[in-house]
Amino acid sequence: MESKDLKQVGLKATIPRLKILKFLEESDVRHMSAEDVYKALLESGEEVGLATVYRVLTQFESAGLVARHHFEGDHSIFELNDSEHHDHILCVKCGRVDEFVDEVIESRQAAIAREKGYSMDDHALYIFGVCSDCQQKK
Amino acid sequence: MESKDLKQVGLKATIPRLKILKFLEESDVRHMSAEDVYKALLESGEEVGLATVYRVLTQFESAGLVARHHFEGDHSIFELNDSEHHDHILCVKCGRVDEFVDEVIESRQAAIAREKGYSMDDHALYIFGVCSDCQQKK
DNA sequence: ACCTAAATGCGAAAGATTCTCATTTCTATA
DNA sequence: TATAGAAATGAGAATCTTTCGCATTTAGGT
Repeated sequence: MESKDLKQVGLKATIPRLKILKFLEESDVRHMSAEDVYKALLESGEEVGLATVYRVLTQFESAGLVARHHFEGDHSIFELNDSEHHDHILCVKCGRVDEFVDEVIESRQAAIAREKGYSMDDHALYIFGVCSDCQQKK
Repeated sequence: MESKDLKQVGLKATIPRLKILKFLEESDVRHMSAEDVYKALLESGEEVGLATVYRVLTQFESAGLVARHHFEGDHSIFELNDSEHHDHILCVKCGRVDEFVDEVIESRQAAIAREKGYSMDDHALYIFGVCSDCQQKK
């Protein structure tokens, strides 16, 4: 699985962009805020301005390299777009995030959009609950 | 359809809370930001501080009187909880919001939570698209 | 190597929301 | 029904996330 080529998606291959992309690809945490990315880069000695992190993540989103989520509150969460589409189930206690795909839900969504006269662009489905670990800690 | 009783949900019946609840019940717009509520009250001569609007809406959410949504961006959207659960389909052009309920999706969600070992608290499903009106204006 | 457009970094600014705290208002109770 | 005490409000300051402006630097084609 080699790195995506920035030029292929219409972005100049600048140092900050390469650092951010590399970090997203190598991180084992899949879901991160812009601040998370900024801090993680800082800690690994790779300085990139916070404004640049925001700009680059937004550009990556437009280019289809990352997906932006609005899980709960105020801020955006980014995820590398390296697999097929999926939805999320989140633990409200520990913040754990799991992914899933359900063809039944996918096709029902398309049907609903059709019924309502909408052309469907996208969708967001988040299930909130308590994961098995946190249920036990109860 | 008489007003919900604030005391029944453990909230003192203060003037600002009554004004906000009444406004939510009588408005024909169902989905509003805190700022929207604040401004609408101002315009109808009912002054309530913005901080109070935020506080009260949050309390109403905790009490189950309103639902909070994170449709797209940064800010919360509130909706009076006067009907049964439903999900939303939004027009990305004009901001129109329609509601729907789909039993198939509901039960698949519950099944997925079960499969993943989660106890399900809640879920959010937003379909984004272009409504029929906006498709024509194209 | 050089030129130009594009990208970066920094701090300022903006938008949404929360906090602080002095003042006011409920409500239970005397 | 007056009143004390707890809770709520209002106004502005503060916070948090994100964007903007602009001077400086860099990528990449010639």
